[in-house]
Amino acid sequence: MLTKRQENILKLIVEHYVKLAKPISSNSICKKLKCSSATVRNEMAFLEDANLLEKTHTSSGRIPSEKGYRYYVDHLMELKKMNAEDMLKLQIIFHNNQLPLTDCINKSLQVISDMTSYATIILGSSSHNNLLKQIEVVPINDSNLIVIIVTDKGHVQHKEMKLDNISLEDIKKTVGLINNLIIGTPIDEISTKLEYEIKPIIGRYVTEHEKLYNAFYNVFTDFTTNDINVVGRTKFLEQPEFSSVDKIKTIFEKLDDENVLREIEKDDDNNIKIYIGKENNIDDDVTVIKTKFKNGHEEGTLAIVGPKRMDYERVVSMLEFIKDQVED
Amino acid sequence: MLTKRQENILKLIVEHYVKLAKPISSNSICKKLKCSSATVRNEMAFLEDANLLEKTHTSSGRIPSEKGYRYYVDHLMELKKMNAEDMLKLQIIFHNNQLPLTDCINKSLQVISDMTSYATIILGSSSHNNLLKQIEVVPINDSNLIVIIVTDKGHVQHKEMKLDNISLEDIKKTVGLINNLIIGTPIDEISTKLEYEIKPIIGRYVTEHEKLYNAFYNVFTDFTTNDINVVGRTKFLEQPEFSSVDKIKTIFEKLDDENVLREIEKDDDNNIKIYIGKENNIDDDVTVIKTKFKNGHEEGTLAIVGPKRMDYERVVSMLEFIKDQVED
DNA sequence: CGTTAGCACTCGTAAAATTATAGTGCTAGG
DNA sequence: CCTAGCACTATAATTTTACGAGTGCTAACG
Repeated sequence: MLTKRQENILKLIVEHYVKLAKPISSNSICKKLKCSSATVRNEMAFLEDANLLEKTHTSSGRIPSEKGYRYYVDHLMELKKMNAEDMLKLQIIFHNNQLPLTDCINKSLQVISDMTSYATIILGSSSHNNLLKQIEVVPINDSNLIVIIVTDKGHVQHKEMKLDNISLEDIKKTVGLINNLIIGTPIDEISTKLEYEIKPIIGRYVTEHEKLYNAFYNVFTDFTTNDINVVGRTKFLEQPEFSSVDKIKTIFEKLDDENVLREIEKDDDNNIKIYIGKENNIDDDVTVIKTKFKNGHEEGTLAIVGPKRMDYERVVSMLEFIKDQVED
Repeated sequence: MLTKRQENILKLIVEHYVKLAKPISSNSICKKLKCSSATVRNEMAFLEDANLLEKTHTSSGRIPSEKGYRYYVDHLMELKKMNAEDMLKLQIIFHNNQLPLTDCINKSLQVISDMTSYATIILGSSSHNNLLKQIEVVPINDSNLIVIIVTDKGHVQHKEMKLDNISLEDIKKTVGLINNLIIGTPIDEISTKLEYEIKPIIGRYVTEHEKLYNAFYNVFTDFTTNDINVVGRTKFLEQPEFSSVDKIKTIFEKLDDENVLREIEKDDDNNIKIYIGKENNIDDDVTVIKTKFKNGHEEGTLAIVGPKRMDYERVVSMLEFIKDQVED
């Protein structure tokens, strides 16, 4: 259990370190507290024993440990309102009611990335549990046409299809059949449904059924949900803790890896959650702050990724604001 | 004018440097030539006077200058066939005829990036001179619908539209009007045509015409052609010339800047073109090799971006292969 | 006359030595 | 319990030294 003063010192150290990225000395702390540097040193030694602080070398100042950040986040951080400037910039985006929600979200995360110098991630709701809403087919020329698939939650995906020597009529018949028979099917189940329910029927009504069936089968199995957006990767290059090219490389590779990013949305908690260092799967030296949002048919996950030495209060207040705006 | 031997030495130096990224000594060259290191040194001095070579310091070996690369590319490079391994990997992609062209291109540039450790860029044909082919509207729920726009060249774009208190019937009427009146209009001219030709007519037939008109107007003016794909940015992190975080940052910022990338496709030449260092607008330390491709309704630009110290022969042969595959 | 052996010279890199300094830990006295 | 004071330590910055890779030039050679 920490005393009030110990908590105070920890808080000051975290906040100092967030700003300066340099080990904090007892001297710089004692100025803000009415006690001597020696006293602070004693307390620091205590906090280090409790694994809340670390030294970079024997005679250096202290930096927060992972556990230290955790303690800060859990007990010391104050959840205040956003500062006026941040507020202004974000409000503008949402108060322009013309924009559809997705655009607002994208824009605001872009803005947040620019303001904070952290990277942001937007994970659209994975469409795997979406239901098929409608299929449209637009012929482009003699041998190519565009198949457009729309889901009940508004996801749209299109795919080019190559169809030599197949009459437009046959295609339209097939689309008609699909629209009649498998609307409302979950995206994931379409392939099987296509095979067992549609294939036999197409055979009866359509002449070139083999080719056509294959073409549509491909269209659906390729239904990837490419709705991940990582904004401001380059911001990492501005942070002193990522000044080594190797470090940058490992982080960028994670940010390019869909599987890693999808992991972020696995947690079902709807509140804002913070994953510090080893708690996330991107890198031991970063923190991920995420929240889910849900609004009518739109849902997804927002995340901000930066150094562990992150301005937690600011980021949390921003995420909270956006979540609130989106959800009403 | 260079002698045969001078050209030989320049060629060897470029190719050596491409492999090793270290200044080349007279010794390492004379082994491959039947003459002494002193002779090579004399020739090197000559090539340096001609601004084809540079020294990193007074007593270092030589590296090619920008002009040196240019000379190599213009006069010394041999345009041979791809090596067997490269060939194999790329052929697989194109010989699977099932895949639509765009997928083949994307995949092959991904593969090239992995094989060469350079970044690749795919610039889809800017859709600005496409013609409107068709509009589809899919209602998602009471207040939202998806507008899908398809152009004659197969570009698809969709946009969510928020429409409270407007009947589906009115929407369908409007879409009908648009489909009847402005099909075939170049994308760029749609906004004006919408204003002067459609607006008055909608007014006559549709009750909530003001709101509806505005909604559609927004959809069209936002028609951005987001068909730029940069693959393998992180490959830069593997190249020794980009070991400084600052350098990386400036390059990544350029690669994220649509305007910079669009510049690449401005050149109308259909052949493979090489822009070394200052000749391109990405960075003095990179080379861009690009080609346009055209195939029926698909067209665009492919580019490979890497250090000036690039394996020119290999990259050119790969690009040539892809261009050929795409164009038939 | 082009080529080459030989040698002095240069510069960069790496390791070792030096200095300065910012910070700690601990002790002893208030 | 707090704090002044001092010995101690690691780093960072600078200098020193040593070495080697590579050049340029000269003079001799075929």
